[in-house]
Amino acid sequence: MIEAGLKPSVTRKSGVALWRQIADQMRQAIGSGALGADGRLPPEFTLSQRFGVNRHTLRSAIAALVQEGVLRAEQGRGTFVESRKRLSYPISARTRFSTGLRDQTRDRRSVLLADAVEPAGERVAEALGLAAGSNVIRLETLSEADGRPVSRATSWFDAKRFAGFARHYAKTGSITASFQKFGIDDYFRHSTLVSARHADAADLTDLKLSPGAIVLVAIAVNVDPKGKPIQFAETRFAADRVELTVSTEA
Amino acid sequence: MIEAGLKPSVTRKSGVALWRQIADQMRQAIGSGALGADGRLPPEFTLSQRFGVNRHTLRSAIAALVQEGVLRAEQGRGTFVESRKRLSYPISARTRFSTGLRDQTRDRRSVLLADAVEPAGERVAEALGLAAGSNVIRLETLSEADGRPVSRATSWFDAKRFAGFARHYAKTGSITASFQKFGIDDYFRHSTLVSARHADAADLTDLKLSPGAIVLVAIAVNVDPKGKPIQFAETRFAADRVELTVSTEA
DNA sequence: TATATTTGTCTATTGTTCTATACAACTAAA
DNA sequence: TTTAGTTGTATAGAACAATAGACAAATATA
Repeated sequence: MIEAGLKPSVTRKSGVALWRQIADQMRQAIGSGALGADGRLPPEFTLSQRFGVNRHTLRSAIAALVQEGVLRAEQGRGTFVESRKRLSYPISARTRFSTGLRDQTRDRRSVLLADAVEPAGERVAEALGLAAGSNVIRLETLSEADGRPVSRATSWFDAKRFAGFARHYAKTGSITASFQKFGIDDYFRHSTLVSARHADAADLTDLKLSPGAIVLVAIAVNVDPKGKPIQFAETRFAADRVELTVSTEA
Repeated sequence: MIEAGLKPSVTRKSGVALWRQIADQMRQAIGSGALGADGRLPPEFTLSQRFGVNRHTLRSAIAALVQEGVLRAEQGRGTFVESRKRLSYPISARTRFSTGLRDQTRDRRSVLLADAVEPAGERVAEALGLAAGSNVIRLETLSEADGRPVSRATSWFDAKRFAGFARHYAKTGSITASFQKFGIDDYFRHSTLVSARHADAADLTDLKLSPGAIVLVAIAVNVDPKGKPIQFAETRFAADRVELTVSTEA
């Protein structure tokens, strides 16, 4: 919410533990400044009464947020806000990872986790405009900003046209730079499908998230200046660290 | 995932009950056609092994989805898919609620839950280009498709320019139609900020979600043909029923 | 230094979730 | 009619979540 002042409420017997519901609400309230605006949280007992639960239950919620790096607890002093601001990731015709975040972070880095050549699945083949079963290159990559994982992507490329793409990417850590090796000086974001879901086990480890965390999923097609698809990608963003900006200027 | 023939994975000790995690994943998989594409689910025992849990745990997940109306179980026969579709909500310069979903649903409806005139908060004032503290109209609306809640929006309008907007909206259930009453025959989506979070208590009830559910949050500014902001809105979409499509054609 | 405030740890009890096993009830097909 | 396959029900124990009360340890302040 925008105006939101903390309106704490939890649901019992819902399949979601109270401490997790509370942790989720607190993370949100902290992000919007409704809680701990002065950098310090109210005492545990006060908060536990506000949420209508036992102090221990509230402590579990705090423990989870400490684990995430959102809070820091100091015995005898209190509990303090550690959190950092959410990054804003722009989606437009000229979407690129590094340039979009240029003004928001000091240090950006992309790492190649794995790569493979494999026959294209139905959906990949269709998106890239290839015959079903054609060979494609699959890249598993992780992007970090200021030392924190931001996104985890799986990309596919035509194996014939872009043979050796993984090698270039491993060296440069940049999709844009790798495309240039193949004579593509410019490319465009054709379409993006945005959804959200709970992070799966693999994303939890790669993005260093805690269970129950949310990922924003962007499924995108990039095309060369002639309009031919050159990259199909599914990117998972840690929803508590990133938001997507869509500019639709005419 | 994309190729996904369902990559089931559950996290233990996460504060989210296994049956709820499984229900969430199954709802998603059903929506994307990765599960029950033929209208029928694999037997409970098979599914329970796929998720690595006891059959009873899986049955709890199915029970939740039956309760939601996603599945229907028949003793001796099997479990069947009742409603499959996930709506795709387009975001572009000409984003409108009803037209975007025209081909995907039979029945669309928007309801005015509440309205008020109030001084603009900092963020609202800035977005609408008004002086801080100017009066604005706030609309709380709920949109449904085929009888199921799809999105829950909070919108703000300049109270001076759009006096009586709520009355028009209550009658027509359409933002577009209401704008026409004020001589605005066309308008454009200027920018959209997309994020995701756990649904808060209010959204849970309005969108009929279960605790721990995810909402896609779109914060948008609409402008008139002259480029002047006329509407600032925060819309929460049920992430298991909706995905957003961003087309960025040049 | 004393006192109040705050976070950290411990033990115990109760309710919910998950597992395990067995069997009943219903359906479809041999 | 028999058999195999499926969903539905029952019971019991193990693991986890939540409550409760008491006290220790650290910090800030009078």
